[in-house]
Amino acid sequence: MLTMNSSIIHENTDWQDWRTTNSGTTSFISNILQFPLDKANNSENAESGDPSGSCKQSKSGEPVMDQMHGILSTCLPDELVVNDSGLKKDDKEGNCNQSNHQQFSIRRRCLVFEKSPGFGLHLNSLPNIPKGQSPLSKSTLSSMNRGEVPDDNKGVVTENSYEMPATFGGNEADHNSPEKKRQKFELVEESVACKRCNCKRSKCLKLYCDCFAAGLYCIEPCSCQDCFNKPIHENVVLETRRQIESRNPLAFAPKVIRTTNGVSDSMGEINKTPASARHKRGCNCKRSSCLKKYCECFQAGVGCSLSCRCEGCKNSFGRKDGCESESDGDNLEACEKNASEKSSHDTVISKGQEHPNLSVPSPDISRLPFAYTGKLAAFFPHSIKSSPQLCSTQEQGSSDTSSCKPKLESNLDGIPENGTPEIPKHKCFTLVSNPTSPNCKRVFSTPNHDSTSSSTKWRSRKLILRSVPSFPSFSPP
DNA sequence: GAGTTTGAAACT
DNA sequence: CAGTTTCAAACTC
Repeated sequence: MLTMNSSIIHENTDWQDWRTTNSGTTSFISNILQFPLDKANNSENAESGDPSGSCKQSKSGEPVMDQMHGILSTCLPDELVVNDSGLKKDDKEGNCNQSNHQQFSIRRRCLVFEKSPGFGLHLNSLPNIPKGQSPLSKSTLSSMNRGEVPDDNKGVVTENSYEMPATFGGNEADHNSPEKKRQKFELVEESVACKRCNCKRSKCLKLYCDCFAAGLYCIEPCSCQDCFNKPIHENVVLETRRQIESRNPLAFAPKVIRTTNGVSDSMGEINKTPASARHKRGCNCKRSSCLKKYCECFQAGVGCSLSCRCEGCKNSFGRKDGCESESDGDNLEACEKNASEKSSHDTVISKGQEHPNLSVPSPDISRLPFAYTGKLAAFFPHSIKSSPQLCSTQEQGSSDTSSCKPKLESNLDGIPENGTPEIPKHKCFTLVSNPTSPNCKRVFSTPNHDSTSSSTKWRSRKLILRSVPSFPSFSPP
């Protein structure tokens, strides 16, 4: 099953109602997700680079993507509108172009975990991007580098997901200069790092592997050896995952959860860390004093809690004894050092998304576990919306990311630890295809949304970035 | 870059 | 559940 840790949901979304009235939500989405992948798998080997496959049609003669459209339109809650005009256009025109093909390639690389609980990797299991790295994935950049983001989509791209980092700011002339663009892309590409592992013995099929644990396929930048965590070993990956989850259904669950300020966490402790987040299982540090990244709590930028079994806890984000932080130099320094890398924390933070501040780049969607990164990706737009691109252009241009933070934080507030999203009823949201967006090629849109003027509208509308728990209803008591 | 340390994951 | 081993990331030099 897939999980959504954070999602941009239009203010008109009746998620909670849907959840409660659709017991089969999990399987539903799984099926939805599975569908196009299966189709894609059957019709093509995306990695083989056969572009024709991506345009194969179903028995009904309807393009796969159109079937997705139909499924979504009919199955999704309330008046979910799937505006897929852009894609349809491509399909209808038979544009089995690279862009289209990429969609399938992307999907092809995604892990597919069709069962719950614990299935489905988390969009919050995002790459752990070192500080200063670009939010854009390599694949994204590569696509963009090939000039696949036409100017007429800049507005959408910029507003919703794919805006170039602030470091690329510049005047219009510079921005439009191909050479400048190329340099920028190259610069970013160098700094881009998706989650990558260096596994040698685990075949990237154990939780030791960050990629696997984060629900991502290993990709080229990984330095792993004998890697089985690749689409071509999909069955192995799935089976391994099942085994792991059979042992621990929450093995792939987010490890860090954010709780609302002032609300007691599961241990009855008032959260005091800035992020009000806690590691679900807690750490077991003995020697690091929870002051180094060996400590999962510290790494996630959260304080230790009573569920931690650490010894000599000095976690600068909050000690398990309840102290907020140490004022002594070492801890303060460690805190500042770490805080500089993770300025804030999302509602749900899992391994692989340990830097959930707004400097956190979007994940490489092509590696996300969802079978479908097209339309459905918009359902789980954490990767898009909780990314720094959530900020406006102006905000991004500023070195002060705090300007973005309130937008995110405010939208995260009020999400109980149990993760039940509070989404107004009788609302809907619209998916608008953005065929030229480099990643999932979808942007979230408001109803009657005009993509050509998305910039303004996106800014004006307060999207609700809700953090949806990984396992809202499947976690054992 | 190699070696060491560390703690989570896996195993018994 | 506890102890041990394996593993890879974090860290140090």
